[in-house]
This record gives sequence, C-alpha cells and structure tokens, in this order.
Amino acid sequence: MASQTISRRSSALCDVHVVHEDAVHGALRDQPDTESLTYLADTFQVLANPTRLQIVQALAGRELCVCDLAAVVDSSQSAVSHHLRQLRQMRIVRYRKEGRMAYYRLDDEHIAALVRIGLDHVCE
Amino acid sequence: MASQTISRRSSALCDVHVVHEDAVHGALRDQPDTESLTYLADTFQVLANPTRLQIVQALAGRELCVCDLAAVVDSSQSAVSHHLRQLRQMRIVRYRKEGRMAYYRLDDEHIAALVRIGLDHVCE
DNA sequence: CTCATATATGAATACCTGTTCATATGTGGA
DNA sequence: TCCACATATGAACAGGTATTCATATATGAG
Repeated sequence: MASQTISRRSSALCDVHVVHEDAVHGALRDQPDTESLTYLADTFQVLANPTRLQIVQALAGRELCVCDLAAVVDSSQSAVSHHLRQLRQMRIVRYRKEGRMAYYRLDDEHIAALVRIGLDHVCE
Repeated sequence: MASQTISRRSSALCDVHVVHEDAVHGALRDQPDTESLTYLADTFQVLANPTRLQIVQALAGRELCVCDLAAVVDSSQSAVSHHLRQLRQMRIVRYRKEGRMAYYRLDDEHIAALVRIGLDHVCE
C-alpha cells in the first residue's frame, strides 16, 4: 500500500495563474483532509484489479474459503492469498477461521455498493 | 489504460481443490463478464490517486478550468492535464471548450456517489 | 501576421504492482 | 509423532504508472 501522498507545496496559488478565484476557493473548502484522500486512493487501488474484483463479486453473495476463491477466479492459491491480504489491509474483506480453513466475506455493505455503482457507470 | 485482463485458463476447477462446490458454482454464475470487470478495474485505477481524487472532489460542486484545477490541487499544468486525460478516457469527467479555456465537470452522478461511498467506508 | 496564453501530449526516468516460486505456519488425522 | 492439507508470506522479475521537461496545438489580442 503506497499511494503517493499529496505534496502541498508552499507555492500553492502562485506558479499557476488562477482564473476564477471564487471557484478555486470553493473547491479548496470542499476538499476532504489529505489523510482520507490518500486512504481512499489506496482503497480504489486495491479494487483496481480484475482478479480482486472477481473475488469481491464472488464474496458479494456468500462466504468462501481460499481454495474455493482460487477456483472461482482461476488463479493459484498463492496469488489469491496475496490478493486477500491487500483486500484485508484495506478492510474490504474480513474472515473467520474454522479449523484450518479461512472463510472470507465482504467487510461491509459499502463495498458491494461501490462495485454495483461502478458497474452501473461502466454499463451506462 | 492497461489493466491486465483475466486469464481464464482451461484448467479452471482442476489445479486447486474445490471444497464447496455449490458455493463455487453460485459465485461463478454471479460473475459479470470479463470485459465489464476489466473496464471497472481501469476505472478504479484512475480513481486510485490522491491528486485525481482531489480533482474529482473539486469538480463535484462546480465546473473548473485547467489552470484553476492546477491551483486547487497544487500541481503543474502539465501534470493536471495528464490526469484529466485519464479521467476523460474513463468517462469520469467531461469538458466543454470556451475560447481557449476548457471547463471540466464530472461526467455523471455515479462518480460523485463512488467518492462519497468510498469516503463513508474510509471514515467508518 | 505575430505574440501571449490555455491546454495537450510524447518521451524518459524513478517508482510501484502482480505473479510465481519456494517455503513457512498452523491444524487435524492416523 | 508424523504427514497431509489450507493458508500465508518473502523475494524476485516483468511490466505498468506519475511526474517532469520539452514542445505542439489552438485561440484571441493587437
């Protein structure tokens, strides 16, 4: 996870010519804090991979263990495990252990919503 | 734009041991087509950058020209222009020309929704 | 026409990512 | 205890990405 953070140079409104000052200040007022934006960028980064999207979509309707997921997305166990780690780190999925199996599910409803709206956009 | 496409090896349910066959087939049935997933991954990829998220957030409430955007996100005109191209290519923003200015806005409401839900997830 | 301004873009470089391979951890069964 | 299985992870290589610099295009003013 290494989204480049936003470098707020002190030269802010200087090295470029501002045309619409009001709009610029309005936009600056509406900006979320840097930390949230960076974290959100990392979240989108983890979603920005077809295999991980397949995993998320598979988990949208049910709980699955790692080797079932590997079968669904047709990748190696290792690759899926690496993907799951990233998804875990961004709290996109969580899991419970049962014996030696790990059952994964989506972390919350935001995730399914993101993918649904994203697909709406894509298919419009 | 170059998300790796999903390689559907013919060995699908073979090289890994399937534990819960029903769940696996249910998940396979729910998968969107490869093309949509790849396109969606590319869309998230473009959103997976703090500076581009700043741009999107700035455009959520108003129309802005390129040099105003450069001031808001505190980057060079060139960097912003490159970012805008990617955002355009994924239909995240669109623009109108007025003289030598280009005024950018979000392409549709899905985009603002994605960022809003994403921030909800991040801040939960 | 000529110049200044607003924006776009190609190339190059430094950095980040995905997969594989090898191996580690941890659990249950014999 | 010893082995098989389910999962996790570090290292490494191939390929992709962000920014900068230089420059191109295109519009309006004079």
